[in-house]
Amino acid sequence: MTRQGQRIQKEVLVILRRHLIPRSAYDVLGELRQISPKIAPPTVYRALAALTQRGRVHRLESLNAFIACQCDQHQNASILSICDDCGTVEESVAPDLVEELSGIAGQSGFAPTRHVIEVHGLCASCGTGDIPA
Amino acid sequence: MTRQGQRIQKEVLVILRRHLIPRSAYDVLGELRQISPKIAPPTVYRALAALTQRGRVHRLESLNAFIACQCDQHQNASILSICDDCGTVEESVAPDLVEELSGIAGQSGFAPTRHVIEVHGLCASCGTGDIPA
DNA sequence: TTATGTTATGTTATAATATAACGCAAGCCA
DNA sequence: TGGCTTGCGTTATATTATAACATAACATAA
Repeated sequence: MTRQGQRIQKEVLVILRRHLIPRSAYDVLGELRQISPKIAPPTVYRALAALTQRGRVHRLESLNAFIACQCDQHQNASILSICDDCGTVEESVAPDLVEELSGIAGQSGFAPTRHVIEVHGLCASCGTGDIPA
Repeated sequence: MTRQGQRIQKEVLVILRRHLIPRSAYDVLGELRQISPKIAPPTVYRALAALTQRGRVHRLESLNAFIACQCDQHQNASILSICDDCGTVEESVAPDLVEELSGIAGQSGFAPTRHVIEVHGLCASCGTGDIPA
C-alpha cells in the first residue's frame, strides 16, 4: 500500500466514524470528493475492501453499506443488529455463537471461512412505542 | 395476486429449481425471456420478493442472488452455507441458534424481525483437496 | 351487468452499486 | 540506476435495483 492509499483509507475511516448509521460506498465517495474532487469509485471500493479485510470497517451485506467497527478491533465475526426504522447498527461479539454456527455449517464437511450474521428489527428506542410513527 | 402474477412466480420458481447454485435476478430474467421475451426487471423483482416472503426462495444477501428453498417450507430462518469455489449452497435449519442470536441482539432491547445468516467457505467436495485448483 | 374502488401488473426510464481493463507511478531491492 | 512488482488513477461499462405512472385484473355491491 502506498502513502496515497493510506491517506485515502484514513479519510474513509474518518468519514465512516462520523456516522452512527451505515453509509453506502457512494455516500462515502460524495464526502471524499468534498476534499478531493477527482476521486473515482474504484478508489473508494479499494479503500473499503482493505479496511473491511483489516476489520476496521464492516460491510452490511443486506444493505450494501458500510460502517466503522465500533469495537476497535476483534478477530471474531460480528453480529450486526440493524434497526429498520432509524438505521442505527449495533455490533455484538459472540464467539460461542460463531463456533456453533461453524459447527452446523460443518456437519456436511463444509469448511467456513467467513460469517455473515445480520439481524434486522427495531432498536430499543424505536421499538418501545416511545416514538410512535 | 393475479393469475399472471401466479404464472410468473411459478416460472421463476421452476427456473431457480433447475439450478443448485444461486442465480441473480437478471439471470432469472434472461431465462424468463426465453419464454416471454417482453418481461421487464420489475416483474422479476416482484416475483422474487413474493416468493422470498413466502419462504419458497431465499435471497443470498452477500451474493445479491436467489436460490429455491431446499427444505420445502420451514418457518425459521435458514443458515445458508455458500461454497466460494463451486458456488453451491447448502441450507440448514437451527431454531436454537436463531433463538440464541435473537437473545444476543436483544440484550440491548433490540427486537429482531429477520435474521440473515450466511456462511462462506468451501464445501466438502471443494475443500478436501480432491479437486485441486 | 355495470359501476366503482382497490390492488396488481406492464412499461419506461433511470438510479444505485460495483468492477474490468489498462497505463502510469510508487516503492523495493539488487 | 534499472528492473520488478504492486498499487493507484482513470475511463468506461457492467450489474443490480427501483421510481413512477398508466393500464389491467379482480372484487363487490348497486
